[in-house]
Amino acid sequence: MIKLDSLNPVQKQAVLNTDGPVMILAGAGSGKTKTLVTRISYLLEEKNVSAHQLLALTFSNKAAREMRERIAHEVSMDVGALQITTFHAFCAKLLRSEANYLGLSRNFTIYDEGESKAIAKSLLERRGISTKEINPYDILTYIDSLKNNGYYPGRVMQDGGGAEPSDEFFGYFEEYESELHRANALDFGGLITAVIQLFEKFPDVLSRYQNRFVYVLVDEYQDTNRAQFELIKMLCGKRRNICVVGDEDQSIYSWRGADIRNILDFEKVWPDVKVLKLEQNYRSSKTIIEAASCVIEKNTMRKGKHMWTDNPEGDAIEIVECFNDKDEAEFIANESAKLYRAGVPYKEMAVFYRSNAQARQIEDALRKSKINYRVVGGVKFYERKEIKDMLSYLRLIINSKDSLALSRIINVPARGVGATSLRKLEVEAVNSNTSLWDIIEKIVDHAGEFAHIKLSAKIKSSLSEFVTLINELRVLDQNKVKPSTIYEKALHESGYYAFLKANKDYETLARLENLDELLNAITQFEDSAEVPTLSGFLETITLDSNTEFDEGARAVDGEISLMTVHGAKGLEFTHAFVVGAEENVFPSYRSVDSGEIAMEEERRLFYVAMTRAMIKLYITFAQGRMLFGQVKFNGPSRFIDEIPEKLYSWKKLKGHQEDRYDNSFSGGNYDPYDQSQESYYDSDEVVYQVKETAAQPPKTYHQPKFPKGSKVVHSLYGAGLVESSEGAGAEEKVQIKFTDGNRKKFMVKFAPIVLA
DNA sequence: TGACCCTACATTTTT
DNA sequence: TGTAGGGTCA
Repeated sequence: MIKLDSLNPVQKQAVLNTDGPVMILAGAGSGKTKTLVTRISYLLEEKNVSAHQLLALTFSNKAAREMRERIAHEVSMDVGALQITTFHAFCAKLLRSEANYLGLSRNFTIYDEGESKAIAKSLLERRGISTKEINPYDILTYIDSLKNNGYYPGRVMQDGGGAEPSDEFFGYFEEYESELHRANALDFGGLITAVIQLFEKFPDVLSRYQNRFVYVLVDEYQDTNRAQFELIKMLCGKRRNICVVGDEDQSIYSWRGADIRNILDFEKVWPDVKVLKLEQNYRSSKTIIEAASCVIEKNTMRKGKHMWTDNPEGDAIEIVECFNDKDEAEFIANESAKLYRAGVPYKEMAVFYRSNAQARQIEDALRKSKINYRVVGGVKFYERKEIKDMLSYLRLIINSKDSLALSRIINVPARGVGATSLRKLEVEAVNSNTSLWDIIEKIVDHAGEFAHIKLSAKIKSSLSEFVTLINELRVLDQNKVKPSTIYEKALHESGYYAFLKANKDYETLARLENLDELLNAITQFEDSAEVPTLSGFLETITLDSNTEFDEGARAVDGEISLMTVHGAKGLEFTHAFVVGAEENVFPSYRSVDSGEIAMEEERRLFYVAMTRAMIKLYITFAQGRMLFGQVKFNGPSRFIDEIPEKLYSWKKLKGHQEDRYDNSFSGGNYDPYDQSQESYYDSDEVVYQVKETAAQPPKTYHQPKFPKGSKVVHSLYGAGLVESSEGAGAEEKVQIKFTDGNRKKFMVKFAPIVLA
């Protein structure tokens, strides 16, 4: 039996209205996931819908995983057959089974943004245009917007959004598409449009899927683009059991193609839709909810919800005016240490900023105060050079037409095939309309035909070795040899490992470690996947880079979280700091002068930031901030003005006496500080003692997890002894001597080590 | 081919 | 101010 008692009346409706179109507008913290999970569980258990007939689409793998886990917890049956997946993974899977309809082969490669950019660059290069004349990014933006709108070459668009031959970059688009096709590859956007194309051209295929998926759910609906909307529309055209859940006030990805009209116009497409609003907030204090509502109400493009909560009134929001960005960072460090001493665990605190660059200053201050922190986001494991190199080897094994992968590794390690030779080969490939691989293979096999391509005997023999190696690896893959075995063979027999090892600097060491961790990732995949194939592994990491290596936004014990507001969506913390609440910072200067639409998105962002906080919200800003090498005096954010005065207290920090500015801002509606507001604090807190309140958390806290002498077990290398250790927290590195005598260095945050 | 210097540039990044 | 990417030189 599914328990509905713990749901409020609207949530219950959202669960029980299983048939026909339903749109759930779920405010921040309104129990959205709980409702969705209950709805799916209800369909499975009470309405006897088979798992196979259900489809739930999300944006992130994290959301998909969370939902699956929670459903598994809720129902008694096996949820293995449930399709709870991201849009992209869903499309990829569908396309692999229907690939032949579109002239793709099922082993197609998925290109990420970096690879798309590389293609755009090579197209420019081919035309002899420098990246200064045309920014490849502009071409990609054009291509991306077409795909976001659901356009594929030749498609007749109902109401605009398609390509026109007169478009500046139309030629590039066509070439880009044919380049992808030649490489047997699709980009992220192409995964969606290819399915649209498939469904439009082959109605019988569409109808198969329409019949199969009786119930379809879409999470984070406000983030769907038009292409995704059309996909849903087609998929649900027959059964019409479509349930979307979203919040127009949390639409913060319009610049990625999210189309807020999908929410605002849902009723036009599904006139009989049942609209349900989840307006009760279970997360935040009354103060925070009221403040956030007052801000978001200034937006015009919304359906309008009225958030309320039964939670206590709570503390006033603390608005903190700092002298400069450095003081702001120090305040965060001091205040968080103070909260910690008062019993708030660091993992319950978070700092949200508008742009990544703001993190550095805060990191510095936290480090100085010896407070552990984690920055969510940043360089992805799979974007590191050595990882991309090895992945290119693996990709080439799976898809020989993947010329991008091939050109990346053909000379890594050096095989004498420099830029010039590669260019010659590429030209030949384009001219004979075949892939780079085919050309190289032909040259190796019967050089006679390609006498016009001048390559030294030495190059030819190393190319021949290369071809042999890849072909051998391919045979291993076809014979279902374990991916990890193939990887290790590729790593060593290609000479890549020796090539890296030749360097002895610290960076190289880190790279070798990363390669070890890649091996670790592959073995983990082998352990968890039902059918652990190499291509399966590659797909997983392209579509879900969020593996063990990057625990994403999950708060870690003892660490305060730092992230952009975008990264904060969907999370909650008891204590939150929204920093840099200044004009031109938050809202961003780019939005300040690009009109009301952009400003409304900034406001939604601010709203998202505010509604992450459960108990206490701090909003900080600096009088002066170093921006682009200059100190700027922007004045407090307009969004601060939109919060009713009675909900906040305003604290002005005394910075360093010697270099204070006069406290007035020119212009704006900024009111000189009301001293009475400061009375909220005890007098000794009004003047913040920046230096005296340096954090002193318990010492054990910063000790390395694996100090020298620890006996540990590594999941791959077995037992060992920590010989040396440096750093702590995310920076901790250890050298381990294993029982077999081998010594290895690891970054603790990556390595699968536990105390023995 | 790598190391270094210079200069241009500077939101957000679920897939 | 920080840095990534391009250009240049050894």
